[in-house]
Amino acid sequence: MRLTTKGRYAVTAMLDLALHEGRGPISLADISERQGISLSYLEQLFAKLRRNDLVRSVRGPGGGYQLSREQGRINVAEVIDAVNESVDATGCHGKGDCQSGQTCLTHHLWCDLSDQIHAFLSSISLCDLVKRKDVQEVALRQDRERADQLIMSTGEPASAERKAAV
Amino acid sequence: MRLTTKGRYAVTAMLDLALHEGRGPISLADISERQGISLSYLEQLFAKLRRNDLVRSVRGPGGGYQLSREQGRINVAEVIDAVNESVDATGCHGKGDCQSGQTCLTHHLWCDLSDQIHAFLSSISLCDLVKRKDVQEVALRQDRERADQLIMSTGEPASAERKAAV
DNA sequence: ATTTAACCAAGTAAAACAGTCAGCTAATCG
DNA sequence: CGATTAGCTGACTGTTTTACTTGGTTAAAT
Repeated sequence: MRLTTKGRYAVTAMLDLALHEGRGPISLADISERQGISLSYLEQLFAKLRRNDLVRSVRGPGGGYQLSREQGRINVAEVIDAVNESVDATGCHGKGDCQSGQTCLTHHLWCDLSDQIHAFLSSISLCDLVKRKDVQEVALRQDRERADQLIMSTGEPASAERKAAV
Repeated sequence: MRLTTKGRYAVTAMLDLALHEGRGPISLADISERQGISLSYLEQLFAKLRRNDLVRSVRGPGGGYQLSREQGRINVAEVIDAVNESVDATGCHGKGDCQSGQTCLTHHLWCDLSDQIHAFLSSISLCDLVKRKDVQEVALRQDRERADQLIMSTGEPASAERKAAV
């Protein structure tokens, strides 16, 4: 099993989408700046998220991505699965042919661990995360930083966007 | 976080040691054959296990490795930690400086997951595993296979070892 | 017609994984 | 004693994965 930046990025990006839902499609460029993730890397991750029917895309100006289901019906486990191909702790993908066709000494232990992790992660929906205090605090900080960035780069028109961010 | 062959091998080898405890030190060559793990790879893993004070070594003929504590006082989490440096799901090693010094959107989620996994794995001791029925069945099969191998390779003197294996 | 932003393919540096190879040292046994 | 056993060590190798870049194409809005 592996849980690396890839899976973490995917969940972070999906949560960003959930947090800013309602303002229409969110562009990957926005997510990239808010979350500090490379744009082209996000594109690769979202290709997989789209193939797994977790997001819908809108092309052209003003386009971006939207959750394909309501927040309460998307859990963390399926997001990680989508980019990482399974949160499985066994080496045999649960088949039990770990040691030349037979099951190895510790096979059942890894099965139990996999079940444990999967149960935990699939019990948490994006909606649950959005409601968490620590998430809301970070989101608020990020939105403020993003607004300041826009003021720095462009001269005045950022004030309109600042309002939108609040 | 990563849970790969490395950590699985380490736990499997430690469990093999626990299962055959009492017959004096167990050589890595024995573990290698029973568990189907490369001998020199085992040597690398056991160097780490020894540095982390999980096993003691005896050199010379009839030598091998022994658990450095009783089975009930060695848990799966510390074995994996020893070879893998931590069962941590965060990217910042729990520090919270994931996004350019600040905590990222999903930091607390990964902390929770790490806690969950660690709690599960550290609640299981080698003694617990030895007592499990599925473990005992696999161990019995492996001991029989090993005895048959010895009969195949040497001519007759294996019968003495066969007795020892039962 | 131009801009926006999704989409796609290929390539890359660095790391980790899984394992090999060669040689060393300490202990035992004949 | 000297041969054997088995732990110990370092360096090295092929492969895969990670995280990311480059350089495009296509669809939709202005």
